[in-house]
Amino acid sequence: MSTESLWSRTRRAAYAEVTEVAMDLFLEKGFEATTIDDIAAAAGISRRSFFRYFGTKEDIVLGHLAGDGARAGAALAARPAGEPAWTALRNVFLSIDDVPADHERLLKISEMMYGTPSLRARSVEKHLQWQADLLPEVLRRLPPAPDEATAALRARAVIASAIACLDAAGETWTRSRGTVPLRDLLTVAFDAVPHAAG
Amino acid sequence: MSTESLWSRTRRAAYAEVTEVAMDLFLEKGFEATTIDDIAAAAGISRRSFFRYFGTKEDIVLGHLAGDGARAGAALAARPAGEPAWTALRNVFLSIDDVPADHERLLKISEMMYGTPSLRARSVEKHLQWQADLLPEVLRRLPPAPDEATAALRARAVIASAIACLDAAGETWTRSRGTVPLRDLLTVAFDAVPHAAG
DNA sequence: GACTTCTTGACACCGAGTGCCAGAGAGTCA
DNA sequence: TGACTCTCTGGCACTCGGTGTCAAGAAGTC
Repeated sequence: MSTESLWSRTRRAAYAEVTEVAMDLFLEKGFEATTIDDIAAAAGISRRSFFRYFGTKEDIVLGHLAGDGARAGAALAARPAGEPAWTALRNVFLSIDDVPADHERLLKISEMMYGTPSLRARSVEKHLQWQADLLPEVLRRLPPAPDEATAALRARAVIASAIACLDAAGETWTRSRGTVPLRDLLTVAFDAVPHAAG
Repeated sequence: MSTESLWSRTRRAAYAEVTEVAMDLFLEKGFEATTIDDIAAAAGISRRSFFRYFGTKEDIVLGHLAGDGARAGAALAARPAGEPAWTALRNVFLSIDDVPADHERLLKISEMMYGTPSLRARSVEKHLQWQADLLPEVLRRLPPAPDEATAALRARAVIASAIACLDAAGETWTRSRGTVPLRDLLTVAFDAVPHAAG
């Protein structure tokens, strides 16, 4: 039997169902054209209850991103010890691509994310959390710094740049309608930055 | 005499006055605690007119950022031809620091920007415009690419990473309450990324 | 002084998000 | 079985950001 309480299970089920219903509406009508009332009505819950499941409308789409930071942190810790920070980050992001999924749906979701300002803005916020999740492991892989503050700034700059490369590759992948493998684009993006320093 | 029409001049004056009144309110009460009605009342205009001057509340604070992208693009074009893209971008951002300003007020504004999610999100949107403004000049300074799409992705990755470094340095500067010169932090951030590639 | 043009303010409206409160369901104990 | 408690739910009213509309007014032109 599960150790999870009945409350928790039903809540998770409801959460998943609302997410699915809402995503279908988003992909059909567009994110901004879909109101909370639409979602609540389609999911059979009240408007007020919707806001108990999701803090904001954007969280429906970006909810999964919250946990991705911690997962990326764990994946980073699992990389070989000698691997430099930049390479390790690239390899961690490359491993995202290993998870197979509904290609067409993923593409549509990506197009929605890159085409909706409020979604893009919120995803940046989530990426700020990633920074915190990845910080300790990146610190370990960076050359020693004269002081703590310098080390932290270096790590932040490296992580933020890596996420920027991930974003650039993801946008290019989306705009190419998935014709080019994300792996290749990620490699190009991650290689470009050190080479640009001349 | 000025070639600018009377309307254009009065509008610019009103724009500047509303901005100043609003910024004072923001710094006094906080960004989110200040409503549009507060600003309109303090500026002596109607709520409706406010939205004719500024599309959103965030634009009051971030309005100047819109033109900064084009200015950075011009500054980048003025850098020596042989300078690599990453170095040139760093030097352009370093030159921002040359403009002297009210230090204490700038710090307060920075604290507000980094401490207010909606402002931070909007500033990222403005930075997307920077990417477009900087793209052609960065393309010129990057090594030749096998094809157009690869060149564009490389340039985007480099620019996005540079802006990420600028942001990381800016946040560190703000959190240190301006005790460390931004120049130094920018240098540390920009040097860290190529070095992290090992 | 009449006419056009642009701006302003007022009103109504929409959608996101929050506080509050009463009521319904489920678990517990007698 | 009934009473008690705890949590979740739904409804209501409200705030706030943002938009469409429209009539009235100021500025420039003939």
